Amino acid sequence: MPRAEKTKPAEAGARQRLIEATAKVMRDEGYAAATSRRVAAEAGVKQALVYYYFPTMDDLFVEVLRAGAEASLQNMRAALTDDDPLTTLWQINTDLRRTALNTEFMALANHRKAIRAELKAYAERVRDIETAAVTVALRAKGIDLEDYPPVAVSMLIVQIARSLCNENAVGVTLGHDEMRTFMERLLDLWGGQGGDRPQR
Amino acid sequence: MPRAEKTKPAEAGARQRLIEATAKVMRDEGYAAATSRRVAAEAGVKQALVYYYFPTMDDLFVEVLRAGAEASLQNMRAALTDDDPLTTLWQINTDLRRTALNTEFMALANHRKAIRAELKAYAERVRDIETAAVTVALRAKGIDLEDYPPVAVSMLIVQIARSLCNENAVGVTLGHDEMRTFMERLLDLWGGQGGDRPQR
DNA sequence: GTCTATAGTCCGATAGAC
DNA sequence: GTCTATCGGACTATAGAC
Repeated sequence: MPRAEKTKPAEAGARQRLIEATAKVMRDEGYAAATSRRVAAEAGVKQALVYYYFPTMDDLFVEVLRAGAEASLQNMRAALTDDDPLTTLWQINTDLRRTALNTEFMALANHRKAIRAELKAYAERVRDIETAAVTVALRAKGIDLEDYPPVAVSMLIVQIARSLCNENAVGVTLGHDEMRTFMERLLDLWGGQGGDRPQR
Repeated sequence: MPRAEKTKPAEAGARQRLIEATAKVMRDEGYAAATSRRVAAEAGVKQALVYYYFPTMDDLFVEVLRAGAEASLQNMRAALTDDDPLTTLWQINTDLRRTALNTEFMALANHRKAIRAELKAYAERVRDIETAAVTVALRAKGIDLEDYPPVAVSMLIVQIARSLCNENAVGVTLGHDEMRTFMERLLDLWGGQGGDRPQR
């Protein structure tokens, strides 16, 4: 088994480099551009080597998804113990690199069974962790969990953050300032450090 | 000029049939599947005819986007005069056919300049109309427009509705019931028929 | 306006040398 | 483990007959 798991992509194993190269191409040019030739060139290997490590291109895509999923889950678990999990949740989903890749996988999953199954499993695990973190935050703030179901609050935060990123990527920014300000107020109201004076 | 603008796709002109066929293929199989051969077959014509009507495939995509945009704008203008515009806004963006196509165009726009420009222009026109409708509704309800900027409220409604559809399409439904209930409450609070008792 | 035919490119995937 | 070489197919777009 090769040592040095934590090296830079340049000197990592070919398999790892292929996964990272595929993620990069998907982010920059869309999943349709992530062909075996294109990702091999990006990783500095020849096209046929892709099929030594991955039976089909879909298998490679699934591995890219898994790698990103594991990284995301690590981040989320850290957010759970944070002192302001709601803001952390917002910030994580404001990362363009992450959201761009997520969008590509949503599009891919719409039409590829194997990827759909993997994405579903991952999305639900992430949502469970997010919901747990939000539950703690709302409870600390004395907010009625019946009125504000943690799973709904966490979905709202995540999806609005992502949609701002997605729109930004295509140059749409109308209303974004107002939306960000509005969300900052909500994040503070629902999860700020203050005690239990939730509604004003 | 040919008569009978309002006929069914089957007997409409080839150009119109190609536009509708392309929309269908994009919805069902993703933009990557919308090749000249595929859409021509769907429209019942030969592949080369696509290039008689559209210089490139991107030009065809832009026409599909325009057609959908005009239809959407019509719907939105109707929502403006509705007695519950917020719920109407929610319902329009809960239509799977519309949101699926929208998602494909967002993905396309991420990597195709011509489509990005067209999508941006359309998205901002739609948002203006939505914001106008929401402004009227919030004002009628006596809600402070400083605390609840109409553009933010309309973005929130639209984006959450769409994200439920998008997740549904890939089989993710965890938390959806809670989210829908939560949004129903918000829609009623912000735009229900009741007078001006906004916060409880 | 619609067709056939084709040029030229790129694709996924496999066979087999080293 | 990485390579060269190649098959068969699909793609965009064009040329030109009818």
